[in-house]
Amino acid sequence: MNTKRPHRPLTLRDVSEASGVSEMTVSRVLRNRGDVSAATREKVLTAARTLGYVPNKIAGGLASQRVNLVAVVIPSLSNMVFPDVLGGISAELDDTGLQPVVGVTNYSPPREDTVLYDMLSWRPSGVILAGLEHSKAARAMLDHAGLPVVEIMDIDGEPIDCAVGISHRRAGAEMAEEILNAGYRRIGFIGTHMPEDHRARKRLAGFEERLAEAGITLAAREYYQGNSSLLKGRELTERILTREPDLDFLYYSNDMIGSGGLLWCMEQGYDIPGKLGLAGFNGVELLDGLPMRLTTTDARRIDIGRRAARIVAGKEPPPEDGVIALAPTFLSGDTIRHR
Amino acid sequence: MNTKRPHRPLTLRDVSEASGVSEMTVSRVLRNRGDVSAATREKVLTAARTLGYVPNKIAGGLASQRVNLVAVVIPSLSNMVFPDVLGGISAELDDTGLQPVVGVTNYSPPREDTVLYDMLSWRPSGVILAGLEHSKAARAMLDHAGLPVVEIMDIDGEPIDCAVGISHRRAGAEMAEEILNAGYRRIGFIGTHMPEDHRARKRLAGFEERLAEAGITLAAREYYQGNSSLLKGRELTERILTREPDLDFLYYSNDMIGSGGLLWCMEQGYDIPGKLGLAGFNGVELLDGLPMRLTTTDARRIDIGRRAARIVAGKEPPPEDGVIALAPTFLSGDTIRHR
DNA sequence: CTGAAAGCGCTAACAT
DNA sequence: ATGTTAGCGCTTTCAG
Repeated sequence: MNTKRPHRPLTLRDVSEASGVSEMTVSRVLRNRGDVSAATREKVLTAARTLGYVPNKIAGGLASQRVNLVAVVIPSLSNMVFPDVLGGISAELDDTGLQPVVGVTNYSPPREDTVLYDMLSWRPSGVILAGLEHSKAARAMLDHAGLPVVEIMDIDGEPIDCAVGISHRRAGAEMAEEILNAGYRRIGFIGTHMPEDHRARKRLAGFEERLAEAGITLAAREYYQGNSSLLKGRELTERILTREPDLDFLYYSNDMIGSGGLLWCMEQGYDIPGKLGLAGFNGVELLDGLPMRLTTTDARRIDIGRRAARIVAGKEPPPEDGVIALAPTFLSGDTIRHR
Repeated sequence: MNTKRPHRPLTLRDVSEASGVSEMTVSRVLRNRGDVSAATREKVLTAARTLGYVPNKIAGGLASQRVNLVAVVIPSLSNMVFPDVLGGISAELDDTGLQPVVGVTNYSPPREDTVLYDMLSWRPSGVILAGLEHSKAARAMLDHAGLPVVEIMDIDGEPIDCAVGISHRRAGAEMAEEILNAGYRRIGFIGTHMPEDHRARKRLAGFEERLAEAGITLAAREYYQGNSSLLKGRELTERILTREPDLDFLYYSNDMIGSGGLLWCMEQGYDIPGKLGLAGFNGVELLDGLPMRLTTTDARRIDIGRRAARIVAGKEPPPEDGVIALAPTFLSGDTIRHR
């Protein structure tokens, strides 16, 4: 493969020689820097184009000590939630000359360390990373890197530099509040068994706290391993309702399993939201097309991406106290009683 | 922000001074290259760790003329299909020291050119990009780059270097075959209106060709703009069936709108697959959790990602004729009659 | 096994 | 408006 295309990568010097203009001026033209006469500009551009020159950012970055990359470190891509965050980030970065580069940790702290290390070794202009919980090593790296760090999604904790997100405790508490107000009392929880999913943990903590204030404890809980899928939602819903048939509400740790549960319950003929209420978390687009609208909380994913990107890009000053708190938004849907 | 953390990024020289070992030897230790005595090795490693040194790959890449990056250029992330491809790629790249870097084109050729240009300017070790249709400029860039190029997803066309994918014409034709064999005759098609989605176009072409061989033409078609979602699937299904109530099969250009259509039809009480059959394309995980299993074609996304990565990584020689053709796999599901 | 010298391709800073 | 010089931080190459 590729043996018939033995082209040596072109350099500035090649363009310089082809156009009869000094390397420095060629460089200026290619970066739109400094004043260059229209005539030489044309010569250079033509030469570059006909040769098919592509600048070498490795060399450029080393010389200028600046790299137009923003490292984005997230736990997962299959989650349906991170593409939205990324969307917000790219949209906001689009006119800044900065480029997002994505690293995925799979919710593994050692993997996060590796990914961070690798990304920092490219000397990016900034870092956006999910969550507030990081290894000592990771914090050390970020401290030494001397670049803007924005932690996203979560604000319940101490940011390294600054954080943009929602309070998951609050999201959980507010959902509990709504459920209690609607009159449900025998409440079950279905969530992933991931010690490293701190946001899910905090949501549940906030949820249970609010229940406790009303003198209520979770009547049942069910955990699963691996990816969230409709199928998992079905299976766990069946399991929890078989075990505890008199539950009147199920709180799911995300919309995907919540949707699976909703579909299963509808097939079984449960009276929703009359006898059984359901709620998820995230506010994903999928919910728009289901037979009933699952009650959920909008996690403000796109806004989070945008604000984080704005800060890294310097479009917006970092917050005084280091925290931008967005409000999780309750979406009542059809699967909770309206009073 | 960040004013309290003014650390200058550390260099090899810092580690060298801290450990009393020459820069060259430090470099050897940090890269596990050449023989270094266990003693000096320890000294260096300790120094590097306590300082919190992170190597500068910009400088390293410039000096060594090698960069352990693989550029991956895909049309979309929200498509639910590309995360799978990426999964295959990362899995296979994991033990090679190569890192995928993703660029997204949004199905826009000019945008593809820009993304490619930007990625090539980092001088990656290889390029994996979706599709066989590229601008003249893009082809020129790739020719001059002098690195392995693997075009993925599609094999109906002329690869620049080599291609890994399925024949979408064949996938469409095979689905047509199954539908005809099952006895359906009044067939409608619902797809996205995207001139740049060449694979969807080829699938439909293969589909219609096979129908034509049986003397049948599409009885109706409906196109939509924008993202595929359950909701769009519902709306378009309602529209096409209102317009042409006597259709007995709907072929969707992907599983997401197919699923939306399926849910809508079930709610309306259509006799599926008796009076109305449905099929999508891709074979996404979502289908596992729906009330009925949508008939579809497995597009072999993960395999495609793996094979492409293997070639770029040099784990597998590029195919003689430049093409690795995987077989699209028919998944019969519940929404087509079994004979 | 370790070190010294040269230079990767580009740009900052200073000429002119 | 354009050119010259030096060097970014690392690795290659060659000597010990």
